[in-house]
Amino acid sequence: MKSSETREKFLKYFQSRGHQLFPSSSLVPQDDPSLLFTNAGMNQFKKFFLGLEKRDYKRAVSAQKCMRAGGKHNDLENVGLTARHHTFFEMLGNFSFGDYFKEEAIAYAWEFFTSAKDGLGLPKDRLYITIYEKDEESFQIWKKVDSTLKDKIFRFGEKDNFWSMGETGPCGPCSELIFDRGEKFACGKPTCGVGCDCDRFIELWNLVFMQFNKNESGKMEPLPAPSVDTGMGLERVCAVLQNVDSNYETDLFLPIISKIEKLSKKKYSSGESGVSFRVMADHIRALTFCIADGVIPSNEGRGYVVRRILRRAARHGKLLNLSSPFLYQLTDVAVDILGKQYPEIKAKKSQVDLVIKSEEESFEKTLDKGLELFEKVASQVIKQGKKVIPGEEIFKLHDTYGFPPDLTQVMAKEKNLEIDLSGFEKELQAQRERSQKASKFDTLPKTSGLGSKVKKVEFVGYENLETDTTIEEIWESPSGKKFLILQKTPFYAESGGQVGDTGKIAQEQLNLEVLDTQKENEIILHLIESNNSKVDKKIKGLEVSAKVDKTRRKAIMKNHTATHLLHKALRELLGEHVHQAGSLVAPDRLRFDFSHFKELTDEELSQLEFDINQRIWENMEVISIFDVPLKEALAMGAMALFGEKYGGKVRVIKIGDYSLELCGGTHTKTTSEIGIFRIVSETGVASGVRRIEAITGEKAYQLMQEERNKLLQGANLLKTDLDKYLDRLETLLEEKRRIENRLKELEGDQASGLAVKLFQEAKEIKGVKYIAVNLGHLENKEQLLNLADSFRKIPEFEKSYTVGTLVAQINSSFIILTFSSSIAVKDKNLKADQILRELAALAGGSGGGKSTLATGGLKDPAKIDKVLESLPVILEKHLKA
RNA sequence: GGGGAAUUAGCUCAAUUGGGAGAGCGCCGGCUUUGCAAGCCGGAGGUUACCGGUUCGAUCCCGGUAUUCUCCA
Repeated sequence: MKSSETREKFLKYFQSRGHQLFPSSSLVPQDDPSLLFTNAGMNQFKKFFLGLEKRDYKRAVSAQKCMRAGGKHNDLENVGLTARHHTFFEMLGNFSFGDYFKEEAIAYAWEFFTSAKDGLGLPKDRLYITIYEKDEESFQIWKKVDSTLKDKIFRFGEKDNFWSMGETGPCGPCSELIFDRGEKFACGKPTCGVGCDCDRFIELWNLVFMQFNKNESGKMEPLPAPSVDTGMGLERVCAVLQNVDSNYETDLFLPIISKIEKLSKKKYSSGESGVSFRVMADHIRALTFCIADGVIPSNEGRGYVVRRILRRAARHGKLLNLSSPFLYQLTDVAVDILGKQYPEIKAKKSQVDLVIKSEEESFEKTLDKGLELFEKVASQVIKQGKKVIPGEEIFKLHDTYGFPPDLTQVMAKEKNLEIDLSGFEKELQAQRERSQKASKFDTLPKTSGLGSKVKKVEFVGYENLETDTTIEEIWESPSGKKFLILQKTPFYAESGGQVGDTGKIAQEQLNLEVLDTQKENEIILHLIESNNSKVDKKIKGLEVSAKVDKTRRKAIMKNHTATHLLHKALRELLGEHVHQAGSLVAPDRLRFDFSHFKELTDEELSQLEFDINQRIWENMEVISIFDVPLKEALAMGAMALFGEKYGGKVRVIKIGDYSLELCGGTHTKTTSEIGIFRIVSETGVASGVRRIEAITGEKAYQLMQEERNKLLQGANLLKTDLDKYLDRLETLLEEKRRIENRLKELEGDQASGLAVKLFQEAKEIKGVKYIAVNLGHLENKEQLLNLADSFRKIPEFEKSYTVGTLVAQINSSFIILTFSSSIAVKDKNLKADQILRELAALAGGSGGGKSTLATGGLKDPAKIDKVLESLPVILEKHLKA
C-alpha cells in the first residue's frame, strides 16, 4: 500500500465517523513557548484539551508534520543508524474532546488496523497490545473487542504507559498497538518480547486516554469530560504495510535515496554503508519542511537545530564524495513525495532551495577556516614530535569554529596523527555542565490558573477608546506584578507585534495608571502600578471607566497600518519570497523583519519609501472584516503566516485593493492618516533575514525638521544656501586637500633644512656625532617624526655614527624622540630605544621603540635641559661598555 | 540562557613582545599596445565596529556595548 493511500485511508476512516479534518499545523508551535518544535498531533489541540478554548466540533482527525530534534525528544543522533528514527515525521491521529472515550477509541483503532475494507488489513496474529498496569477498564474493553487478544495484552508501568502533559494538567493511561515484525528483527536477548526496545516489536499506534487532572499538590482528580489523543507514525506503518525492513525502504524515502545514488554515483545498501544515504534522506525532509515553515538556519533556538541538521546532512554528503552545494538539489524529490499533502513546501520551494544553498555555502566557508586552523595545530604537534592531537584542541576547533570532530579525525589520519577523543569528550562534558548550571534557574513561565475563574474578556477597543465597565478580578503574578481584569475593555493587549495599550482606569475615589496590557489566552490583563495601596480585593466589582491613552494609541495605529503597506510594498519590489519574520509596532516606531538574501540598495530603499508614501497620498480605505473563515480568507489571497489557527475564524485587514492580511491589530481608517512614512534603518538580523525600522506621522515630521535644521546650520557655516551646498562642500574639500599637500611639502622642506643645519652643527664625542635640541612647541607628533626622517635622507647621515635627541611640547605633553644611524646601532651598539629610556628616566618619563627610532614622554619639564645635557654622558657610558 | 571567537580600505586579508596603518583584487586618471587577455605609472578611498580604562604612546592589553560566527542548554 502506498504511503499516500495509507494516509488517505486513515483520514477518510475517521472523517466518515464524525471527525472534523484538520490540516497539519505549523512545525513552529503557536503560543507555546515550552515547545521548540511541534512534536505530536495533539499540539494544535492543546487548548481544547485544557478547556481554554471551545469549538463546535468534538472530534478531529489530522496528519501532522512533526519534528523531534533538540529539546526533550532528541532523535538526531540516532537518525541513519536505525531503521525507525527520524527528525521529521508524520503523525496520524484522531482526537476526542470530551466526546467518546476508551471504548470507541479502542474499537476504532482495532477496526482500522484489522479491517481489510475500511482499514489497513493488518494480520491480527501479529498484533499485541500494551496497557497501563492499573487500567483494568482498558483491559476489559480490549478483550471484548476481540477475544483472541486475551493473552496478548501486556501491562506496563507509569514510565511506558502513563502520559501527562506536564507537571500539572491533564494526564492518563495509554494503550499501544504493537506489531511483531518477526524473529528476523529480534535483538536476540533472552528478555526480548513485547516492550523490548529492538526492531522486532514495534509500537505503531499510541492511544492516550486523558482521564485525570493533576493539580499542584500532585493529586489526580477525574476530568469531567475525558478526552482521547492518539498518534500513529506514518513512516513505521508504511514500512510494515510495504513489507520492507526499514522506514527508509518505503516510498516515502526511496525516491530521495535514488536521487542521492544518481548524484553520488554510488549504490545504496541497507547496512552500515548506507548510513549517509539515510541521514541525508531524513534530513532533507526536515530541512524542507522547517524552512517552508519559516525556520531559517541561525545560531540559536530552532534555527540552530535546523543549521545543525543541514550541516550534518552536508557532512554525510561529503562522505559520499559529493561536492558542495548539493543538498538543495534534493528538495525536488521531497516536494514530489509530500507536496500534495503539504502544499506549503511546494509553494515555498524556491525559497527553501535558496536558503539551503546559501547555508551550504556558508558551511563550506566555516570548514575552510577550520581547515586552516587544523593545519596550524597539526604542524605544531608534529613540530613537537608528538603523535596525538590533544582533546583540548579538537574541542576548540569544534566549539569555536564549528569544525566537526569526525572530520578532524579523518584529517589527522592523513597526517599519520591520532586524536585524543576521550579528552575531547571530557571538555564537551565540562561545557554541558557549565550550561546546565547556568540555566538551572530558568523556569518556564507558570500559567496563572485564571482560566478557571474568569471567562473571555470582551475587547471593544477596535471602535472605542474608552468605556464603562466593572472590575472583574485582581491577580498578582508570582513576581509581584499586579493585574486588573475588566468585564470588557478598550485596552489592546500585546499581540501580533503590536505593543499593549496604556491609559487610565478610574472612578471617583480611584485613579489607576495602566502601564501595559497583556493577555493570557482570551483574558486581557491590565498591568497597574503595584505600589498603589488602593489595589486590593475590595475594589473587585467596582464600576469604573477605562480610558486608553489616545495619542499613543493613534500613533500605534499609524505604525500598524504602515507595517501592512511595507509588507506589501516589499513583496512587490523584491519578490514573493519576502515573508514576514517578526514585527514590532510601537508608538514611536515600527520594526519589520522579513526574509530576503541581500542588503537592500539605497535605490531600493528610496523606491520603497516612495511607494508607501504614494499609497498614503492615495487615501485608501482600511477595512477590517471580522469572522472570516480562514479558508475563505486564504482564497481571497490574504497574506498569512503558515501556522495560523486552521478551522477558526479570522479577522482580515483590507487596504484598498492593495493589501489583504490576517491581523488582529488596530488600524487607521484611511491610509492618509499615517501622514508621512520614513525608513530609518535597514540592517541584517540573521543570515537571510533583513530588518527595516521606520517611523510615521508626527515622528517622521519631527525627523524631517531636524534634518532640515541640520542642513540649514551646515549651509550657514559654509556661508551658502541649500542649492549650492554640495558644490561649496566639494570645492572646500578639494581646497583642503590641496592645502594639506602643500603644507606637507613645505613642512618637509623646512624639516629637511632644519635637519641639515642640526646635522652640520652636531657635536662629537669619541667619534660619535650627537644632536640634542629642544624644539619648543609643535603642532603634532607627525612633525617630530618627519624631522627625524629628514636626517635619514641626508646622504652623510647613514654613513656616520650619529645619535640625536629631540624634545618638543605638543599640546600639554612633552615628547622626547631619539634616533640613531644604522651603523651606529650596528657597529657601536647605540640603540635609540635604550638611550631614550635612560634619558627619559631623568625627567620621570619613559618610552620605547625601535633601535633606530624611539619616542617617549617626559613628566617633569623643568628637567628638559638636564636631559639634553645628559646625552653625551650616556653615549660615553655606552661606548665604554 | 551560558561559554569560546571574530570585527582593519568597496571586497579578501596582513601588521614580528604596545612604538609612524599595509598588500592583492576592485575603482578613478594617465601611458603603452591595437586580435584578445593584459602591462606600466599615478591617485582617491580608514574615527582599525562603538564607548570607556591602563600607558609617554593602543589596531594590539583590560572592561562594557553592538553585530556576526561557533559550541552547549
